[in-house]
Amino acid sequence: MEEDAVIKAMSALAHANRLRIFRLLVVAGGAGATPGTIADSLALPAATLSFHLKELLNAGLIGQQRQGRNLIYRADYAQMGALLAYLTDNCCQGEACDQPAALSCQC
Amino acid sequence: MEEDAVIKAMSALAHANRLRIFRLLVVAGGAGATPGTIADSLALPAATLSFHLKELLNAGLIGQQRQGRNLIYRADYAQMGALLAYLTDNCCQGEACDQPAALSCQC
DNA sequence: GCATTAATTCCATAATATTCGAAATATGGA
DNA sequence: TCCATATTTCGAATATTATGGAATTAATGC
Repeated sequence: MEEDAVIKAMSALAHANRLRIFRLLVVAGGAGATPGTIADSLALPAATLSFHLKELLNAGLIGQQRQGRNLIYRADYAQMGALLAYLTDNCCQGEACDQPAALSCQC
Repeated sequence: MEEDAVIKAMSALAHANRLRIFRLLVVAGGAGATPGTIADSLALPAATLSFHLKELLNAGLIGQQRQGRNLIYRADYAQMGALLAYLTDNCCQGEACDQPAALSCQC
């Protein structure tokens, strides 16, 4: 993952509304969610939600698929994994370090 | 980790200079680094570097320790791990998901 | 074609973050 | 005490980002 992409992804997640949207999609899994249901869950005006979904999309953290009148958004787990990996890459100059990463999931 | 703390941490990492500073400290490991050497490595004016170090400190991602005339900054690996864990927590509603996290280190 | 539902784009306003020179503070040694 | 080195704080200009109502685009069925 390139530095630019990492910064885009971090910026995308550095906002309460977007973090909540992303977490909602991470928890939702393969089924994803539509803007309508997300707006209901998080009590966001449609225009505001749309702005944030575009940011997350642009950052590559989520994907979009049309299904009739609805759009379905889904978390991009590969991108999330790449982001996490970037932070720890080359940690401690490769020396052994033994604090557990404590990831609750292997998505 | 609380949502507020996650947002602070993400905001801190959502900037090229801070991401570079943090990565430098992650790679440096327990030895850490002083503002002087960081400024040299990244070609940053002292005032600018200081501003960013304060942000990272405030976000809990790094620690500070005085040693004579120098300050030593170090990555906080526990906080980094907690941040990574927050993103994946409750992923896919707990269903099995098998894409590897691809973390290169267990700090 | 027209009405209906779903979602996005436009736009003006408001709020927040970034930069870095110059001045201030802290430490240790002569 | 006084000087040199290390680092931070101040401050003011600049740039970026977020909000949400109203208008617009897209898809479906009658």
